[in-house]
Amino acid sequence: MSQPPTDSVPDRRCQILDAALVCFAKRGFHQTSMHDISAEAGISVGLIYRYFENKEAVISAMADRHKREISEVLQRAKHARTLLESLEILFTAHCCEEESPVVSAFVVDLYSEASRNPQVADLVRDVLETAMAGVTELISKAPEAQNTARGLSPIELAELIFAVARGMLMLDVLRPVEMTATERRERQLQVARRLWSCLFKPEAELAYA
Amino acid sequence: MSQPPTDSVPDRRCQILDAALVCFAKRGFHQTSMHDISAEAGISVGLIYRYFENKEAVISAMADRHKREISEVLQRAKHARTLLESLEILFTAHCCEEESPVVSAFVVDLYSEASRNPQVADLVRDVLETAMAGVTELISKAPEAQNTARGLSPIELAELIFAVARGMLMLDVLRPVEMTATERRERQLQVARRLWSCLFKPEAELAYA
DNA sequence: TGACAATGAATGAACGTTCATTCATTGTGG
DNA sequence: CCACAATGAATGAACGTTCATTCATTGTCA
Repeated sequence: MSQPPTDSVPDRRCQILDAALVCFAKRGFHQTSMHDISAEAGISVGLIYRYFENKEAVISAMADRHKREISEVLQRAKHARTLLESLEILFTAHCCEEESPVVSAFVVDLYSEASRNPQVADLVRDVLETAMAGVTELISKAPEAQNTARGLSPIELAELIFAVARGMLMLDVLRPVEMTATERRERQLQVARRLWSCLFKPEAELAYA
Repeated sequence: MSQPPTDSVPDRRCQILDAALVCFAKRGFHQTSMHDISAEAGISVGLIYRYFENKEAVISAMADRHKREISEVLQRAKHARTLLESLEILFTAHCCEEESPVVSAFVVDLYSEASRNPQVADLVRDVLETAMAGVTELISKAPEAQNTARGLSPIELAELIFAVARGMLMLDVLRPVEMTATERRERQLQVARRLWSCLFKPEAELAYA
């Protein structure tokens, strides 16, 4: 091949996936037609089939991309200076980067798909286990968690944290459309902080909180 | 048909909704055809249209039914003798009554549908607000929560509890099929108890937990 | 350099299938 | 016999996928 070589093919794939994310979030996997995606991407239907075997493959690729994005979030959380800051990053990952309700709706759909597509389920499980392991380690090493963890082990704490994060993400899809990304972010932060204070705040401070 | 005749109309509706729940949980709203539902119910396609205007109406009726089921769960939770028991009821509602992963998958799908169908979103919001109000009141009146609430208000505690419950429900759809309803129930209970001990256990006991 | 051959990205009409919905027909209890 | 429950073949729209075709770009040889 003799194009501006290295990024032309990946660009097309990426362009298609970008369009697919918008469509999937707006209409869901199975209500999105290949025509919807091609229109959103500004290309023809046929071209999608040059880069993806079929619609399933587009969904799988989206799930893969989600995996990569989650591990980036995890990296950022690992490099935060405090445990609270890590939690804040984990809880707001989905309402700052892109336009607002897109990501949440996509992730809820992904779980919904996972419940009946074993391949997607494996992938989501894998993402979750990696992220859980990362956060468990984060907690093990955090000085804040040493003497204030309410008698729970790091892994138990991580499980609670992820449950709350998933639950808040689910709530996010119910938010009225008027709510801005910033307002949403603020709500997520509130809950993250409350959870932090429940799990990690020194007991001495609890009475005045 | 050979049933008691007087309630034949409600029976048919109910029969159709029962079948729809099974299909929706197995395949999702939009991958379930009207033929799937009619086959599961053991009736003809056309008959569904005698009792429901269209497929959307079936989905709406399912959401309505979900609303009623949630308020029953809430009633049971209200009549529990301890706050911990209430939490246990709220957390295991979906893995005891019917065969296991059916309800969880349906609820995740319901949220997914809510993200793009304002009518469903309103209904789910309404369910959630009612339930939140109920649990908030529950906490306000519970003696356990009087001096041990980690500085959080009843409504803030309720929000955390519901986030965890939703998050665990989401996790439930990832469980491998081999896992039995009892095992699932046990996992949910563990988390409910951990959350309870974080939020409500007297601080004096925390060190030894 | 210029003429021509080869490439393969891109198109979109067409195909076979599936689906929600309709309705003419049949069965049934009173 | 009538009113109504129930059927399922028929309909047409929408879908995922295919493929013959176009055409800008690149490679080649005189």
